[in-house]
Amino acid sequence: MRDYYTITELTREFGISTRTLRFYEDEGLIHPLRRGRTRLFRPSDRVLVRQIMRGKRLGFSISEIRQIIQMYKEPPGEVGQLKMMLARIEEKRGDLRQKRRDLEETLAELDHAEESCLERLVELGVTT
Amino acid sequence: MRDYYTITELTREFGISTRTLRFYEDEGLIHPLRRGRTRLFRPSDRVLVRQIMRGKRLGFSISEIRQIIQMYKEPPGEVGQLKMMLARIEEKRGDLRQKRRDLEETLAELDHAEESCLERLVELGVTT
DNA sequence: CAAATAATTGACTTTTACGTAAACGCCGTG
DNA sequence: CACGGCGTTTACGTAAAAGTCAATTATTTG
Repeated sequence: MRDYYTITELTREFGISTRTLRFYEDEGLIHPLRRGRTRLFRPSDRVLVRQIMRGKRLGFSISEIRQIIQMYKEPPGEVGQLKMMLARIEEKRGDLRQKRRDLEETLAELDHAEESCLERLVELGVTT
Repeated sequence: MRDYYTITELTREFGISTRTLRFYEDEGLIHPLRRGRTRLFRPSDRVLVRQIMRGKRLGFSISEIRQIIQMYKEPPGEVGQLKMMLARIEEKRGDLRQKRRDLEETLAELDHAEESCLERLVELGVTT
């Protein structure tokens, strides 16, 4: 496990630009270390970027991703806070379950569309 | 099954604005009938809107949703077109499978975060 | 029939998530 | 040492996906 990654290493790994990574830092999603002015990304930062990319692929906004990331952090020390966090976790889980339903339905419809295409090919006498 | 829905009925049902529905029409995602200038949404339009909302929740862009919607339509008559459509279906399926992996991982992490919170509550002596 | 209600179009604005460009710092190499 | 390559900041620009507002036109209803 590497100590630090440079910004360009991460841009290559995740297929994003330096601008994007700096933007995520501005948004408070990541907090890489500094040596002088240059950023040093720790493995933990890299994990965060991975989580950000996952969130993006799922269509979450930056602020939603921020919320989700905060849930992975050390749980807070106060009871009220903890209960709030549990509620928000449950909420996000609801979002994800909805997405899963959407996903399964869309997949099913794609299957159906594919079948129609295959049937049509058979009608046309194409040997698949 | 109703013959037609008004635009406001659909806005209420899907929690979107009239502007949004007109926008989708401008984008060529739906094609409601007209009586004079007022739009008449058929059940099939309603189904389309439902598919659009699903796509949106999954983070697909309008043009991706347009592509997906086109796959549900009557398959084209020409062999080349059919094969292209099959390829695009397979591609979208790939996207969806990636989303599903992302989703399961995020759900797992939320489970983990929840457990941490619950443990912390127990430490604090809170009877859940 | 007048007033309220609902719908339309068109123009302009906003928000999100970056892209792009300018101008500069630091560092190793030929 | 100057040059290329990588990195930085600051500032402005932009595309997508609507939201907002104004002016206008039906439609319904008391």
